[in-house]
Formats: sequence, C-alpha cells, structure tokens
Amino acid sequence: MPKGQQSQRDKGAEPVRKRLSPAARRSEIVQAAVDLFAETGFDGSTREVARRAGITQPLLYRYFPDKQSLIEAAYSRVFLETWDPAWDALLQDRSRPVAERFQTFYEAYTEIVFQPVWLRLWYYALLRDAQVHAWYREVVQEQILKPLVRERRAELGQGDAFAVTVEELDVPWLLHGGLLNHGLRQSAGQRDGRDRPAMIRKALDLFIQHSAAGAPARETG
Amino acid sequence: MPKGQQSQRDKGAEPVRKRLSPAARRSEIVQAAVDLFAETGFDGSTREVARRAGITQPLLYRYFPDKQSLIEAAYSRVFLETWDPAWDALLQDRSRPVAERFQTFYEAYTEIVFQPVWLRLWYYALLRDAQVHAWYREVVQEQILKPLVRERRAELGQGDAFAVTVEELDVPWLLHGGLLNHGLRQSAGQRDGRDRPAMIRKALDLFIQHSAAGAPARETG
DNA sequence: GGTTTTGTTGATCGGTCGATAATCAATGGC
DNA sequence: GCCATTGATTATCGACCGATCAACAAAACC
Repeated sequence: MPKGQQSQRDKGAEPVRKRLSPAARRSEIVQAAVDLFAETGFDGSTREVARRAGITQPLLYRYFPDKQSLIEAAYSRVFLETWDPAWDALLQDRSRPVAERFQTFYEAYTEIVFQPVWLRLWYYALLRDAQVHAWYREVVQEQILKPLVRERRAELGQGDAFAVTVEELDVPWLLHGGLLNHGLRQSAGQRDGRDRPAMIRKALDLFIQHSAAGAPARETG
Repeated sequence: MPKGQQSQRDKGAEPVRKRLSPAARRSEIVQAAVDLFAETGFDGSTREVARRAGITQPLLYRYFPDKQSLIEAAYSRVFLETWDPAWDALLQDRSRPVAERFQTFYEAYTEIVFQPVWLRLWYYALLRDAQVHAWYREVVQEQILKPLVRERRAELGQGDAFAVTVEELDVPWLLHGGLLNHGLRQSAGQRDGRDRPAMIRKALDLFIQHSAAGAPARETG
C-alpha cells in the first residue's frame, strides 16, 4: 500500500499536497485569478484565488511578490494573447474585398473579445487605470482601424501611401466602439438572439457606404 | 463671547458639530458617495464617504440602513435625474429635420452622460449587477432609439404607426453604443480634441444615409 | 429656562484582507 | 537510502471595513 493513502489528516479523497512544477503552478494561479477578477473585479481576494487554484493563500506569494503583480499577470494572460499574428496577413489580402476580409476578421476577433471574461476584465482594467486603456487603444487603432482605412482607400483606387488622418478614424472608431458595446450588452444578461455576424456585417456596410460616399460618386446598388 | 468659541476640543477653525436638516445632510452624503464610488468603485469605504461629507462614519447609518442602500441612493442621484422631460417633445418636433433634432438632443444628452462621474458610475453599475443595466437599456431603447426610427420613418413618408422591429434597432444601437464608447475613451485620459458635436454628426449621418438606402431609392447628393 | 427631541460623536465588535515567518514534506541528486 | 532543495502549509500579524451602541449636545418646544 502506498504510504499516506488515507492518513488522519485527509478529509476528502484529494491528496493533501500535490507538488507541481513552478511553471504549471503559476499558470493555474493566473487562470484562477483571471476567472475571479473577471467576476468580481480586482478586489477579489487572494484567498479566493488560492481556493480556486486548489492551493493555500500564502503559496500565492511564492509566485507573485504582491497582489498587484498577480493582477498584471492576469492582464497579460488575457490581453496579450488576444492578437493572432495571422490576422495581419488576412487584413491585407487584396485578393478579397475589404468588407469580406474584415467580416472574417471581426467574426474571429469578437469570438474572443466578446467572451464575458475578456469584456469584464477589460472594463475593470479600463476603470482601474488609464494606462492599460491607452495601450490597448493604440493596438486597436494601429492593427485594425488604420489598416481598414488604408485597405479601403486602395480598394477605391485612392492610393494608400499617405498617412491616415484623425478624421478618417472617427467612423471606424464609432463602429468598432459600437461593436464592443454590443458585446458588452449581450454579455450582461441579455438574450435576444441578435447574432454577432449580422451586427458585424451592418457595421462594415455602414463603413463601406460611408467611404464610398466620399469617393468619386461610385454608386452601389 | 459666544460659548464654545474655542473649546479644548477644537483642533481647527471648524466648529465641532454642525447640525443640519435630515434632507440636507442626506443630500450631502449621497453626493459624497457618488463622487467616491465614481472614483474607486463600490468598494469605496463608508469611512471615506463620511470624511468627504464632513461627518463621522456612524452618522451615515442614521440615514442609510446599510451600504447597499447608500449605493442605490447614488444610483438614483446620477441615473434617475439624467432624463430631461423636455427631450421627449424635442425628439418629436416634426417642424425640424430628424438629424437636426437628434443632433440637438445628443449634444445635450452626452453633455451629461459623458461626464466622468456618470460614465464611471455607469460602468461600475453595469459590471456589478445586470439589473441596472437591463433597466437603463430599456430607457435608451424606448426613449431614444425607437423614437429615432419612428421619426425617421415619418420623415421618409413610410408611416410611423407599426411597431419598430428588432432589426431596425441594430444600426441605432450600433451608433449609440459607439458614441458611448467614444465618451468612455475620451473620459479615460485621452486628450485628442475630437469634439463631441462632430462625432454625433457623423453618427447621425450614418443613420440617415443608412435609412435612406433602405427607402424607395431616393438619392442624397 | 428647563425639558424633550434628535442630530452627532466616540468607542468598539466581528470579520476579512494582504502579507510574513516558521515549519513541514515531496522530489531529485548521489 | 540518506540528504539537500524547494514546493507547500499552518499560524499569525496589522490594517481596514461594515455595522452597532451608549453617550453627548444642539435645536425645538412649552
């Protein structure tokens, strides 16, 4: 019989101590932190994080010097792993219409960022410190919205060399923000069945129409 | 000499006790709560609320049975006093074009709801309980978006009697959400000078163009 | 002016939180 | 099989929080 199978200290079937590699343990803690913080905000207790990770609370301080660094680890886990490098190529694939490209992209993108855990953690981060917000705002603008404007310019034969202006980004920001807000609305208990792809399509239609209106009067049926 | 002018207990110039009417005191407490909760979220302490209101913390429990009712009082102060009854008439004033009416309305509306205290309290409330969110979502939809669709129908001569469908609300929701998100973005430390009226105008233009495209092919230059 | 009413305060309780120190025990090296 | 390493736990500290209660004092009343 293996020793310690049923010592007096065991209250359940779970072995009292399970020893993991630092990387694996740390990963479990971060995942527990992400889940908890997404539910309750960053005032969720370290004890609850530890409970969900199946460890005791002091052990948490073996992997993170303080709670703040645990919060930042949760940031990284969720936000930094959002962007798929393949999307950059997708957005610039000029063999397909802009609307079709960005439809594909936004369906994949929102499938990630519309998850409650992502949206809630995002808004909690936004409310807590403007630092994270400024950083991610830059990501959205450079990776998504400016490519959208540039690719649409090229599609309209307007040339894509010169810099994208602030005014050109207004409508893209409006629609991107509208989509984000739609995700938040659906995430917060709403169940009216309006599906994501349709909403994305409408947003992209609005942009395509709007950019065409500024172009040399090419009409779309 | 008035008694108690400089007793041993006075540490500053402030009189130790200032006696107010319950209504005035309660109002001061609620205002302090609104300010604090907008800054730190609803985990802001009752002691800090009391400090900002210039009273001691136990007195707070003379006016509110517990912290939750103080939170709800802060809700009411900010959210219930948002809507100006005059706006209902404004939105239905058919002597002016729909775009012009809603431009005026949204400029007044966002002047209130784009205040950091409003936006932050709103998102904190949204993240905390879906109840408040569902309630306010109903307000926006019934008071703003459905009138927008109906008035635009009338302007296009399509008749405004039959009910507004869910699909018709998609684009309005998209643009309304985009505006809200724009306010949040500006509130969170961004200073790029893009002004509200211009953004509102672009959002309304998008809606007007979109609804015109669905009409019997009337073209707008 | 004495008495009542009630707005206000000081003191404090039980609970939870973040963080630390001492101790225990599972694994790898030899 | 012993030992060193280090993952993991128990116990605990100081701070803060929500809430309660007895005591105090400023108006209000007659």
